[in-house]
Amino acid sequence: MDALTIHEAASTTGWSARMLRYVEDAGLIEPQRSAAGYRLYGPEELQRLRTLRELLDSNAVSITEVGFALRLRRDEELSAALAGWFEEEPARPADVPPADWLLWEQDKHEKLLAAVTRHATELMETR
Amino acid sequence: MDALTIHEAASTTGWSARMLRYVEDAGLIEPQRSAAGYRLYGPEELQRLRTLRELLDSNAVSITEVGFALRLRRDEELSAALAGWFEEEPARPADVPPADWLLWEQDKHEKLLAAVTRHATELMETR
DNA sequence: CCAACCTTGACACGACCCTGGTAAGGTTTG
DNA sequence: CAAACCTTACCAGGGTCGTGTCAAGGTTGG
Repeated sequence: MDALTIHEAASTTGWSARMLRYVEDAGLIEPQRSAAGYRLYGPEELQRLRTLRELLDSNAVSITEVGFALRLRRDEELSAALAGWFEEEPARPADVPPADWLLWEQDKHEKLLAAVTRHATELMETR
Repeated sequence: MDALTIHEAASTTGWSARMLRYVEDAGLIEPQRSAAGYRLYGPEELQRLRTLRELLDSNAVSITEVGFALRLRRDEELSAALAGWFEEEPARPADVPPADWLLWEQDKHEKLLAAVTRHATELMETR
């Protein structure tokens, strides 16, 4: 048997058993289970636990934040919605008079749409 | 003066003045300031406040999480570290393979394109 | 000049996050 | 079978989030 139980995995990686369960709850590292339901950490998981610790420490990021990043990778709709919102940042030129703001907005959206269409077409053609 | 002060902006967007300051603290919407330091919300910021509310409501995401997503977009190093960890690379601190970086960039750009496309489509549909 | 704004800073408070601990019960192994 | 594990489920206590409110002071417009 080359897989460790939770306390063994904890002591060789510097985590606590409690935190290993927490990390699993966050969806970050989900070890195999034995027939009786015991968590079994293989070399792969141990390595991942160590690199996770390194990731957290050296990037000032939390377990929940890594969990959110994971959600972002899996939920394409969510990341698209976020990217869309961020891209809305218009950087409107200062010389557009207030009366024309709405007009300018519409123009911007039409240009964006045209650009996207063109870009998407190019992307399809290159495949 | 064609820009609204914080309470005016709050009442026309449904936020509270307190939350407008909170949103600003999160780095999400930073209005211009008058000479005396008063926040000035133009039509652009008002629109962004409305779409932010929509984003939060329809995607079950929090202000802090949007703030983290913003950090992700601005801190390429952090995004790369996270992507590397998710892809189960060795992710040695000194060892950042250029090939994978490129792959990650490509993936990012495709996601961005998809996001913008979706956003533009929504804009068309709401007219 | 005064009322009605605005600013930052702080306290409050319920809800949730992070982490440790404990209890009740199943599993493994000497 | 008994010691030493494991499981889930819960409580606890300090920290952060989201939000309101208040205080002390600057700005603005009639």
